[in-house]
Amino acid sequence: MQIPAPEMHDAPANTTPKAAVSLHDGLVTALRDYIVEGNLADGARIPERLLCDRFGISRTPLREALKVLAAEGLIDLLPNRGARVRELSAEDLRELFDVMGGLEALAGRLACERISDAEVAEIEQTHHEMYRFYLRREMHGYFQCNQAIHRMIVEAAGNATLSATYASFAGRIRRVRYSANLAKERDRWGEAMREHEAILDALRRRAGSELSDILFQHLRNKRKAAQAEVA
Amino acid sequence: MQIPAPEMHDAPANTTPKAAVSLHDGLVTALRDYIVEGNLADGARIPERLLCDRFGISRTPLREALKVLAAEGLIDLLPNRGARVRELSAEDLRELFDVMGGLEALAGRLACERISDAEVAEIEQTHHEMYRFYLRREMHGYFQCNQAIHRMIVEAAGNATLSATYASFAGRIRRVRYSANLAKERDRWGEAMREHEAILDALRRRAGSELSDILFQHLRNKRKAAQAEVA
DNA sequence: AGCCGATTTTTTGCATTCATTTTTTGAGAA
DNA sequence: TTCTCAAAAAATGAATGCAAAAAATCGGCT
Repeated sequence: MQIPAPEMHDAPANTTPKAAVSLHDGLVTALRDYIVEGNLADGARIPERLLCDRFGISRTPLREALKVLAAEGLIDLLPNRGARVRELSAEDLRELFDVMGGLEALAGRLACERISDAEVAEIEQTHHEMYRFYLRREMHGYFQCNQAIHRMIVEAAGNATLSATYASFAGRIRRVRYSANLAKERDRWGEAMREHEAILDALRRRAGSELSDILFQHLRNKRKAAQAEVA
Repeated sequence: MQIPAPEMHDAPANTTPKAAVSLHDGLVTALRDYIVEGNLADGARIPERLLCDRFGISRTPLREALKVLAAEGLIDLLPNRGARVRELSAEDLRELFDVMGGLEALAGRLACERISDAEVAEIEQTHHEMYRFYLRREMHGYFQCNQAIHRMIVEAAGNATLSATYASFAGRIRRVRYSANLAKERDRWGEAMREHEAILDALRRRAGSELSDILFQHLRNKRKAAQAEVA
């Protein structure tokens, strides 16, 4: 008797719109979301049985999913000792932010090579929308626009491999991004806005190398804010 | 990581697999090597049973390994239709080279922040060695040194996450690198040497942003050579 | 003869089972 | 009490078994 379907509660506006083509490819994304959303304690042991019950499947497909997530770096898989949610050390965070910075720098460089005026205009529009949120001190809307702009730049790079890699790393720090909230980010709102102005300016001029530098530095500054938050 | 040779039942001549970090995650690396080395026809269907016999294991661990490799992008996993070695289209190759370029650019930038004089000296030494191979037209030695330099820069970045990501992508294009040989690369030997001079110069001056640009462009040129090869 | 559809065979996906390994529990001694 | 050690319980890693889906084979038809 086959299982009807792993009851995956409809994810709330997940930023990864990857269509789960395969049914148990879907399990991987479901499990990933489950972990990213913080349903599992950090570093705690994850008994397979528990997750099996949770998702209504047997251990075989679950273990396959766990192996994949371990390869992604989201969890640790200790031999004979089960799976644990990977704890992100300060060092891990530093590394992840830098890699994200490198990927965004690349995205900016590539985007300058091929972005259309229409796409630039679209980003500009979102930028202005973000500015309005900034003026009104509306944190949430600002954050949404911010994310959208970065995503648009990555998409404008026209490199599916880059997009996938970027999404993967973004997922890994999303947990931290949410928990260590943006309280500190607030202190550098003005700075961040200026940086975004510079980003847009470089993008308009299709100054790839320059944009690359700006984006990396932008992420560096974000990193500093996030690190200050942790401490 | 040990290679579980095609027969792990009788473990007499098992030359100490050494404290393998994980037991049959070694299977993943073994399978990866098996594929990268081209033992499987491109795009050909891969019956699980065949690989099970080949590696002397049952289907369960094999399928786990396949899922991981599929997540890495090395193979395609069609629902109910088995695994296939992923064929790299020209588009895939373009994307991969650009991502590699972005990662190297990042590595260069980070390396400039923290590399020691001793490490620079080590790279310089390898560079000179490479130059001697270049003068003698010894392709193989040149290539080895080349690879070593790039690897040293990545390591000098001091970012384990970056190193792992870089290694993963390097693995994905290795197959192509081997097949589409460096015949064409020969034509731009002089150019490549000049680029490497510039890389070393920027590294000496710790000019991160500049080195970043040079490395990306360097990979771009490599890409052009590789693409010309395919055609 | 060639093409199409049904039946057989193979293969995949998942559940279940088995053997180790690890963890927990409990009894006894210092 | 607490420490140690052994036995029990549970969890993991891997093999096998079974139902569904694909592929292959064979028989029937135009």
